[in-house]
Amino acid sequence: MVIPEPAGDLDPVTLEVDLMKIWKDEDTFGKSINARKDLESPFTFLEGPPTANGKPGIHHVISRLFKDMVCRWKTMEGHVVERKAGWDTHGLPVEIEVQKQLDLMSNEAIEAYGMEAFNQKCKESVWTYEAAWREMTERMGFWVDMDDPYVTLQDEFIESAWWSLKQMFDKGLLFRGHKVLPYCPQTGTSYSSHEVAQGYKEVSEPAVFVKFKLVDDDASVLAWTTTPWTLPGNVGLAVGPNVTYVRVRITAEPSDSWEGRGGASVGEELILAKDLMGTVLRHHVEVIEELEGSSLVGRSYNPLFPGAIDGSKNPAAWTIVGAEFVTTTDGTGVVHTAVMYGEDDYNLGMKEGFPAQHTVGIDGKFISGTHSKLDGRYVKECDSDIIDLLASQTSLYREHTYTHDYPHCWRTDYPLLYYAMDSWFVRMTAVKEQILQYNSEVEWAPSWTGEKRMGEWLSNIKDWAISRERYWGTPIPVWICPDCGHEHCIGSIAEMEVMKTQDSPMPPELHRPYVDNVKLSCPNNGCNGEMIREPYVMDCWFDSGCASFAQWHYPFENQDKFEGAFPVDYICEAVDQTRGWFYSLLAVSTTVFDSICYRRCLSLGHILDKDGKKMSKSRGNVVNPWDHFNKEGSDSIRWYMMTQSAPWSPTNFDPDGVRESYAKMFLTLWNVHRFHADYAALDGFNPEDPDNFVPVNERSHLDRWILSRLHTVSNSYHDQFVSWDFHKAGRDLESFVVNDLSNWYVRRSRRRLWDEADSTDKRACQHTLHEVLLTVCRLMAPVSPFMPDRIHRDLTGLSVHLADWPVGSNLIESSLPPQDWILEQEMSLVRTLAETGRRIRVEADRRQRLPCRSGWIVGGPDISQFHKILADELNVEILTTEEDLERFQRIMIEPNRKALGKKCRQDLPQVLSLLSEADPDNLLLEIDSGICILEGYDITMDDIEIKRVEKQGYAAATISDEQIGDVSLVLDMILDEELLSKGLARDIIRRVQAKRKELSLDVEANISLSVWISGLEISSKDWDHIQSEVRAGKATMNEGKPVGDSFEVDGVVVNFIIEK
RNA sequence: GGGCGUGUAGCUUAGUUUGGCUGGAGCACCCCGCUGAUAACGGGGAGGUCACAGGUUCAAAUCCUGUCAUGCCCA
Repeated sequence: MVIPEPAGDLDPVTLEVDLMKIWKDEDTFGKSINARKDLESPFTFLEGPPTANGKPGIHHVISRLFKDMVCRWKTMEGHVVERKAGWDTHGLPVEIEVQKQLDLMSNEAIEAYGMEAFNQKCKESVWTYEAAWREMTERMGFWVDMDDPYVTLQDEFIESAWWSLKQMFDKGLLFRGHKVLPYCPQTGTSYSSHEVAQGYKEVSEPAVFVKFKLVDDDASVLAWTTTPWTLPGNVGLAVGPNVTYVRVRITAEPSDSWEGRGGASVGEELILAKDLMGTVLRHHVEVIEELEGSSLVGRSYNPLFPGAIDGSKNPAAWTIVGAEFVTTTDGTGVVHTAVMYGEDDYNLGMKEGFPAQHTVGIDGKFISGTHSKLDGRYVKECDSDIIDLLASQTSLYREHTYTHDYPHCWRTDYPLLYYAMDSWFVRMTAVKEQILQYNSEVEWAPSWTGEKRMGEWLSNIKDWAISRERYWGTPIPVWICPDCGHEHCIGSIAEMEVMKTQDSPMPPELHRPYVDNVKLSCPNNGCNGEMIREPYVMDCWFDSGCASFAQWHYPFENQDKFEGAFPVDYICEAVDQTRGWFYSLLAVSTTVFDSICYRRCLSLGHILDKDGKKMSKSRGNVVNPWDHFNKEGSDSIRWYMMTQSAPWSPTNFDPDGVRESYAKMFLTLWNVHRFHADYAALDGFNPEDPDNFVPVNERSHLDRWILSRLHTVSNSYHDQFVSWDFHKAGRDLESFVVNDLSNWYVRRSRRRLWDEADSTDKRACQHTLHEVLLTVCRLMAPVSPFMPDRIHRDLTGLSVHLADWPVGSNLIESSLPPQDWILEQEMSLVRTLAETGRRIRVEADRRQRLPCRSGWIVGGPDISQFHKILADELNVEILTTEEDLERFQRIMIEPNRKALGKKCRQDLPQVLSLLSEADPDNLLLEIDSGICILEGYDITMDDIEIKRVEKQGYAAATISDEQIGDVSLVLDMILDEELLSKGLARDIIRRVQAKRKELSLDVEANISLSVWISGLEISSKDWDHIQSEVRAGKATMNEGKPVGDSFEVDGVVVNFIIEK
């Protein structure tokens, strides 16, 4: 038996912190999972692992909210929802953080410091903010198992990742190639685009126009480059197949204004794009021939640096090829191609079969054999010598200085080189059709993230470069035999143990440098080589892409757990993960399991500051969630985040919005609870006592109305959850709590609970409030888990998180009360009429407390069962239904523009004008008889709407509603002594009550009251009413000299004083 | 530079799919009312070039084209 305790004032922070302790002590989270085990219906969630080496911010709160909310909701529907936390612990950002800390600005420096020690530091650094994450997660009420998380640096996780890579290897999807990256030879590091963006600088560099002498032809093709150091690596020239080129002959020496080295002799022939002749050439020339780019394709030319590259196995070497990316916006319309030093170059080279050989070493210096004057020198120092060499072999047309933004190393300030790094790839292009198919099977919210953003990306899918020349990460488990070149991919620790050479120690953990020290015995027949591991680590996106199975150490353990939980039902991250985690999960599941990885994916919009700007440390506009945790509390933040905008829309975070959620939703809900709990405590109300129960059909209209509203709102709330419209669901429920429950039901029910005697009606009200509060709490619990739990516990002794979803599911029954649509409609009209009445009074200048003798309702459905309520709201003595409209009103005709517009089209303005001029009564008669024709158009009842306006002499207003038509409310404005007395009595009651409140008197307390009135005789009946309303045990009227507070209303002066 | 979002009152937003009555709310502001009803509630007011420019249409916040701003991803 649970009799509610009085609820007291609301302190959201204390309430929430206290609950956190209760949840911890009784393991409510664990219970909420275990309680659903016997239904055997899992709903699986996969946590996208955050990196713990950054501080959590408000934007992390929103994604954790939507994760938590759906999991809690599904739990309440009866599903078992296990939630394992995860941490992403590898990757470049970790290394950079540690490098900064230890001032290790190059790979050499890291290796000098020691890879083992460096990685140890990385491992520690990963946990820098773990405590902050834990505190935030707990404080916001995100239920996730942080005591047993998956961690990407654990051997178990790595072993699973190895296993999956081996699956790809066995399917022939793993291959070695090159990836062109911005690279700093000084630090030995390639950079991500983010780092590159930090280091753009404007520089002036030599650029050259170079003559490539054709084989079997006297002409040279002219090409342009801003990076002379790539010229020794030239293996091809690209022309635009549809670009027009010209072959020109030099006819005269240039003027004296020639600058720098190079030149051409009279009679020499050059080929370049027609459009660029004017900007490139400095000689007078004659055009010998115009030709399409496609006619140049296939021609051979002489290498500039013979011997620098071995082209003997590549027939395409030093030939002209066509490429769509060639334009005539700069250069000569001919693009010099050095396969290893540009992404376009590399892709073109692979397509055309150019030799993929370096002329530059990983140290940024020319490789021996490139040219005797260049070998072993840093490339950027050779620009001038290269130009000299070209000039001396008459390959240089001219040089100039070119100013542009070029990326530089943000650590060393040296220019970055675009450099083809050895790299391992997953052949995603081979599974393009499958991955497109699987993507289309995912339920995306919003749909365009999947169809457009992801779909577009997948339709241009490229092979996935998964290796990184780094230290801290999952080591690539591929070993190569130096003797026979055999490649082997290791798929488990056990396999490594079996294959390792006798002398190799088993690594203490699956990280560098330990794994590097493992050599394998080459399994190739007859080869006794010792295989060496490829010295790379994996892209950390690969790690997180393995989370669905690696979190369970599948397939080495937990087969049952994995198989029951794959594909996962739900994941949720911000939209920037589309090409990040959303992709890597799908890429891994497609290649390894030939399956989707997740059934539903919610991609969230970002949180911006209140001006719509990105939150960043440098702007100083980052919102600290604790500012709100410690003020309005987590419930309010969470509710605000859900209701503020659609989940996928970018949200401008407005701190005032959180305050508003608190003030409206939570304060209101709390006060409803308090109203119920206080009286329930006073009356010893026990909801479980069968003798006290009042069946719903025996309760008042008001009770049945709020219960029906509850049913309707619950259903639409649920439906909106299903269609991901959480924001709409929340707004509707908030409107229910504030408007329907607090502002109408509770306000109209106050008097019922004040009654000290036990009555069926009072108990009906208590049961109704009890039921409504419980259902509202259950609906709110997934979103804002604190206050609903507090209230639920106060009312039932049980946690709301162990309760069932009121709407029901395929596993559990609905617990919603009966619905009565007609009753809802009628009450809606009653409330509109109550508001209408107030508006009438304002317009007629009749104050609310002064009663009216009569009121009439004209039209609409029969709402006589609510006349008592309505009369009270309107403050009228007698409210009746009146049939005769004419008594108070005349009609007006309004056009239905939608119908008329379709019918009359361009004649609409004339028809509207005629309608407005016509006499309404006659017009209506004509329409009714079907003889109304305006501008040749037959006007029917569908084309118009009838409105009613009150005649003079009554204060009235008309409301229109599509369902019920027009309803008018008319108020009688006549005044008499009796009404004035009643009105004054009400004013006195109001003033006295305010005073009682001001004196903090107990609601129950009796007072003695003295009143002095001058200017009006108050009736004895009204005087009695005053005394009972304000609990005046003793009362005097006009005795002695007026003292105390005074006020004036309608020319009457009142004094009063109250004593305890 | 390309792809995908977003842009409505001082602020946060509904309406845009399917064109149609005076673009609807909340916060803040002003006036009034109500209240043993709370940071609450009711009525009224002020506040909108529906980002901008064209186009289609009898009619455009809504459909089309372009531009700008802003965010994400890619180059």
